Amino acid sequence: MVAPRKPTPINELPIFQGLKAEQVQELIRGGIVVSTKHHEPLFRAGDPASYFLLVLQGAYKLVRSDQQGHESIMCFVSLGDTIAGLVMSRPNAIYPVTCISIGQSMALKIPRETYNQEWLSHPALQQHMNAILYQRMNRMQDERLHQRAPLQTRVAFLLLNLIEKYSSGADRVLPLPITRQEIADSVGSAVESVIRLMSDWTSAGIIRTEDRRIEILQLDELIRLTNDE
Amino acid sequence: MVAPRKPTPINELPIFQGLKAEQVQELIRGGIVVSTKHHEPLFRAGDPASYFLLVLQGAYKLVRSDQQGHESIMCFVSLGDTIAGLVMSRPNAIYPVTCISIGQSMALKIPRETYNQEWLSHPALQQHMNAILYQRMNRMQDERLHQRAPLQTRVAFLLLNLIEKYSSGADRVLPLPITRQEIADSVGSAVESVIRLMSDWTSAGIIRTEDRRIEILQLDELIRLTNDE
DNA sequence: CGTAGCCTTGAAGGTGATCAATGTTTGTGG
DNA sequence: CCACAAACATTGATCACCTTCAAGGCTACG
Repeated sequence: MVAPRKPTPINELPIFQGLKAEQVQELIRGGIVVSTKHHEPLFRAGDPASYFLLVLQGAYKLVRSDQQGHESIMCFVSLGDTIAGLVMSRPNAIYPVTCISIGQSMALKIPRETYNQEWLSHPALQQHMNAILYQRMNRMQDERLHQRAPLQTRVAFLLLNLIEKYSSGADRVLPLPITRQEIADSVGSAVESVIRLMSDWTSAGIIRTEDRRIEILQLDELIRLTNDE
Repeated sequence: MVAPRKPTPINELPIFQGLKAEQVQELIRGGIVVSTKHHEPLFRAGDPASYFLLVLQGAYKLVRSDQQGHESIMCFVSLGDTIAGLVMSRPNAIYPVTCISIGQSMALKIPRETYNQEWLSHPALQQHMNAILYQRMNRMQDERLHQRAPLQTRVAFLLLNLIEKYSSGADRVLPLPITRQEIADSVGSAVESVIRLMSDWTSAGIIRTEDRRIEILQLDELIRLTNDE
């Protein structure tokens, strides 16, 4: 396993840009830092939503599963992302999804009361949260738009999205280790189909995978697949 | 065509429950009531998002289309629903979807500035908007969960959702006239498939359709299809 | 009365699901 | 340190569901 990097200081997260240390202290009042192992759930769908969360290190996946046990991945979250903002202000808040750690990760649990009292009344934060929501909604709609497209289009789109979200420089390695199963769960297909597709891509020299790190070799080719007929 | 009913007075919309007439006046300052004919767009994806909208009568569909001209219906909205709340607070706001009238409809266009100044600072409204967002996000996730399910499951789920959303009493007629094409665009399939499915359901006595009004005869049967293997 | 929108039906064909079996790597406990 | 279990990757064969294409009918409306 890769040695975990040092956690980013909380004050330096983009969401707290331009705030003073004392203000940040107020915003995370009562907060607890938790560390989770690979596959460990941070919370489960149905649990009382007592905490708003901020990812400090690593990544998580937000999933739902149906009666047959198939998992659908709704969203990946990573450094600086927020979780469960929408559900906080609801009476009898219940998490609608299960949140599972990908690799060794860390998150800051902020009590619901702190969030409701401090965050909602803060215009800049409110706007920031709004922007995050807008982007997530947008992404879900984009994926919905591709629902009828062939599998390759959907997978290409997913990979491009994951890269773009954390494109620090021209980095062409996916920012988080991801299994074929998780890709399948994300685009709504079977593992075997994803494996066959990615094997083809590998032999065509479009991607390269090492363990669970996926590297894009021919970005333009993936983009072409996205716009495909 | 059915004769349009009288529009509900704006003050009586659920979203304004408990507010005084003067307060409501403030909230809709600069608002314009517009009437749209069947198929007429209220705004298009890409237009500058200058207005927040409130549906006063009839219904609209929010759609996106891909390169090949396939339309995906993201959401149906009806009496009392709000449109474009999330995009208002963004700099250079652009509508991400196209909004098309279903039948003769009416909406109240509220200037972006009014929304940003009045609505966001009002705790009760903020909470109400939050709830709407949460529900929509939830619904999108539910549909995502059913993505792998057979067509019949997805259509059954859609119909049940549409009924439930406006279940005034035990009404089993869909609250809005909807074509097979629109059902297909909603669940991400081809018209022909939807038609074949619904023909089967009709001969099985599960549903009945007259023009574009769909009536559910055997609700339990639809529910069973939703939970289907 | 012709066009446009909607519904219907049939035939053909493909994409991807499913099932089954096997290999590989990782992690864990004796 | 080895053995075993668990998670992940792979490959092949089969086939159902749904898409696509083509053609035609129905109704509403200008």
